[in-house]
Amino acid sequence: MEIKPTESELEILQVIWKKGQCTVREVHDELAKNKDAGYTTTLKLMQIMHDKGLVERDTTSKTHVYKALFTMEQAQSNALDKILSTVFKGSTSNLVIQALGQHRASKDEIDAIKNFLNQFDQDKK
Amino acid sequence: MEIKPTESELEILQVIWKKGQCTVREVHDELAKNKDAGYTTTLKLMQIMHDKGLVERDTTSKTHVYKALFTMEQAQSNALDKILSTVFKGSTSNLVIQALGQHRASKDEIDAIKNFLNQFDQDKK
DNA sequence: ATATTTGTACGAAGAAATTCGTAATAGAGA
DNA sequence: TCTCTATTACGAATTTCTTCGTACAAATAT
Repeated sequence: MEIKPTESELEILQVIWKKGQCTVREVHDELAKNKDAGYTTTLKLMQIMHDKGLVERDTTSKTHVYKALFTMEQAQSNALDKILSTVFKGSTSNLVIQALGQHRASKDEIDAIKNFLNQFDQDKK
Repeated sequence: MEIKPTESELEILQVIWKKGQCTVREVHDELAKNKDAGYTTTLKLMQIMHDKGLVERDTTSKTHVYKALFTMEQAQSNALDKILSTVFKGSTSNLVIQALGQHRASKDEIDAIKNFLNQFDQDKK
């Protein structure tokens, strides 16, 4: 199965991932903080996401409860694959260097990455 | 100005970046290797890209020559910003670690990254 | 000179994404 | 019970992306 949420769908998924599960109301209220769209718009999007198989929902009670059918990690992996092939010519190191260069990682972040790299090396040897 | 090429536009831009500048024919022939679309489709897309200000073109001779109006690095930076905010909660280190973990960098790539990190550290001190 | 090839312009159709209005209904509260 | 509110369902309008056919013009070849 292909995981390819649209821009708007990702906004919704972020809220669902954060809370674990959500009603349309919860998602909408969260989105409304930074964006301005009608309630039925959010509802419709979530219904479409359900049609597409991106989320599941519990319709036991009147107010439906939605859950994501894949993890944020899967979405991350997917997003990386996509930009690797479209703008990074498949080069992971380019991507990493670009990410570190442009987006000023903090010292903690750098340390985390170094640790990761060292562990990575050990696994290889 | 916002740089936000679509999927198809990025395919075209890749060819243009690679060659420096391109006619529609050159782009189309390149794309045709892996994809199957009509010549006028490519033409139309490139005209739209021109309308949007993604590319410029020299119309001196009958066959127009297109150039990108931004670099691949800018597109990379943009793509990173986007997925950082949509699926990585803004965490560069998460992104980097995810990229290195899932996409099996080669030893050379790892070394390149280590070098980069070391240099990075020195700059900070 | 005329025919053929190659290129651009442009309109339009189809598909996907986004938005919202309206209707129907279940449940809560008076 | 009756009314009001919150929620879902659904159709439709709008926008953006993608695709292609056709028309016309320029360059090339015969």
